[in-house]
Amino acid sequence: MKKRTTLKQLARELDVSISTVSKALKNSPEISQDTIDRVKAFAKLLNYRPNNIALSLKNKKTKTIGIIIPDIVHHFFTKVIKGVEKYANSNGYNVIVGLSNESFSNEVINMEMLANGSIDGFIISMSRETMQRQDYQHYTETLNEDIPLVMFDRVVAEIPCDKVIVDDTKSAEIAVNTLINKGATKIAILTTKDYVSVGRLRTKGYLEALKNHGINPIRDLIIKIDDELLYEEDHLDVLEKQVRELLLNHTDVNGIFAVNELYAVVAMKVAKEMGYEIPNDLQVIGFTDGMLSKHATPTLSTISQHGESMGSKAAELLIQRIDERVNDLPKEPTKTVVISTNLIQRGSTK
Amino acid sequence: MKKRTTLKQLARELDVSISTVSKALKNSPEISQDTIDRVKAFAKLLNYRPNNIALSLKNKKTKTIGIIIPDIVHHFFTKVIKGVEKYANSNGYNVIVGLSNESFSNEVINMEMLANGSIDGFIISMSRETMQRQDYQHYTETLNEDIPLVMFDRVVAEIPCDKVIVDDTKSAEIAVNTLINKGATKIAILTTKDYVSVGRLRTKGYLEALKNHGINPIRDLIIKIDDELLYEEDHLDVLEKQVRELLLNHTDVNGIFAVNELYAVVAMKVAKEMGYEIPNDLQVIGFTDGMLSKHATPTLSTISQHGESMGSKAAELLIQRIDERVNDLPKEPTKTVVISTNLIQRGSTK
DNA sequence: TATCAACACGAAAACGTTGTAGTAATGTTA
DNA sequence: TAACATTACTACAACGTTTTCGTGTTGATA
Repeated sequence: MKKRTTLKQLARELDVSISTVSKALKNSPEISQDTIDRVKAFAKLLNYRPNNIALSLKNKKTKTIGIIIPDIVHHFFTKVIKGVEKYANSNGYNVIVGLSNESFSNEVINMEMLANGSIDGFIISMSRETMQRQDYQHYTETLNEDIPLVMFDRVVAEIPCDKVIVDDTKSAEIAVNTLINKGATKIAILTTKDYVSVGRLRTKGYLEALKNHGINPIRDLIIKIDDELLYEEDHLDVLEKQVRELLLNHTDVNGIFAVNELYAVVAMKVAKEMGYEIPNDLQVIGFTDGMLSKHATPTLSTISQHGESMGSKAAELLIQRIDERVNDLPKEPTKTVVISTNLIQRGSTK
Repeated sequence: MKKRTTLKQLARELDVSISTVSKALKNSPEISQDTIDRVKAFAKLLNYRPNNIALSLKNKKTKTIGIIIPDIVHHFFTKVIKGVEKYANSNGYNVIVGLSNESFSNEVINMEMLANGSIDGFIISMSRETMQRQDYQHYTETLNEDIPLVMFDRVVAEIPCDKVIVDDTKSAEIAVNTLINKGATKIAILTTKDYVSVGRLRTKGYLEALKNHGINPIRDLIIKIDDELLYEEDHLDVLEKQVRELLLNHTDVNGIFAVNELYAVVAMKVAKEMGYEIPNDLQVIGFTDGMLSKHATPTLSTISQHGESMGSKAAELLIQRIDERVNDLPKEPTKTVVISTNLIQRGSTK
């Protein structure tokens, strides 16, 4: 194996000590200009570059942050990564990505793989299975080991760390309010099982909007989809069937709020097949502003979560914590940053 | 800063040497069972885990691979990452992601950030700007430093490394053949400027299919889109306008082949607005099987690139090279693996 | 009882850096 | 000219491991 140029090699060939080489490369005043020039020239010649690993070991920091997400084939998470990367890179950090694939054990394994010194801190959105099991031991252990941790989107109160979220409840309420204001009188919601925090919160917003308008919620109109296989083919059939049944049993539904864009798009598809005209007969609002929303027919009105901002913010919070830690600053209380959403109105609403 | 448990601490508290602790944890036969048990128990108590950075330094390998892609908000790349991650993880490797954002300098910076010992090898898809400038110095430098490199999708012949691609030309030819067999007689192509290798190759396939069927290509029907701002809002307006003009000037176009799914979906949208019925008046085939293809109306027939397979394969090749390098095995000649595509027929073709 | 394994452990080097604490060889001052 | 600064370097420890090469005790053998 070809070996990279090291200080030792430079030192040997230049017939000076390692320290001299190190200092010369850093323009130390201890070293004569002559030597500095010689060393630098030779270093350039041999294409010397300091070994990051050695530095990490010495400095006890890796300048790397780990982000662990449930699924990368997902526009929202992808946006978040982009935001994290951008902020991290411009602060000299690298980003290492772990995929939990919505599985508890994968999440644990990934965290363990990285928590052995490979990274200075974590940014995490919890896997579905973890939410279901409510087993947060690996999180608390990480925190106990004093490794900073920032959660985003799918968070739980039990874990005492910085968090970046959107106001799911409020956003959902705004979406449903909009539907009502635009004339929808009977509004269904396509949501997830309650253990998915964001689904639960958005459902809450839906219910609040109804209540504020004196509309009684109808159990049949609240469809909680088991999203085990979200974004998998076979899962969609189930979803389609449920929407079809809904529209069959309640032909006067004229508004649908979906907690993600895929549900919304599928709902529109089924409705169109059944002869509904969107937005005239039926108005639809989704959540998450991704590719699908922009290019569906009709284009989908949706709540934009600003994933990239969430990512940057999470990175910012994390790097602050890392600094706090390495500089032994007093620990600030954990904070939860709420990124504001906004409703993007497109073709699926009047 | 709270310090992690180290061998030294364990040694001190157990009143044995560091070596003994190290060996005990590895069940060395040199150490008595008694001591092994004591050490292990205490290590577990203090939650000891070996410091990966120290290991990396010692072993001269990081068990980390870097993947650099032009854009993460892109279904295809996302699939590739997933494939890389899967293969890498199950072989004990971590994945660190760099985003070039289609920019040359970002690509260079990212590679330099990682090529200082942080990673054992690269998996890369070239940024658009790099293809345009044809400046491959950072690649050759990386190879000169003996850092293994595998390219995928957007590759160039000038760089002597392993590659993973699909047969763009052949796949495009198959797509266009299918269009012709299904009755399309006047087929347009929505492609990119020639410097994007995949665009150029797919255009070549289009032309070959036409030639094989005795159809003369018409310059007007070959639309090369400057994809500077692909997936950005303002870019799409330009695209829409171009498609509109095409269909206006050539009302008898009855087939469109697009080199990515977004172009295809936009084309369908414009066509529908102009009163075309898909697939009866106009058949469309895209490239890349992403979210859009599955959920467009009508659903889009498309060439599936199997991004995940490409990712796994790339990771496999890279890890082979890494092994070759660290074990000083003889260097095998570089190879180019062609992942087979297949045409997924959906609603946009008859 | 001197010799030699076997056993159980420790010392030290190495991976590539950085920074502190020396240390020679000059030049300057009283 | 003895005491002291300054200059320009070098030695060494440290970061946390692993591993090779000792080494001091045992107990068994001749």
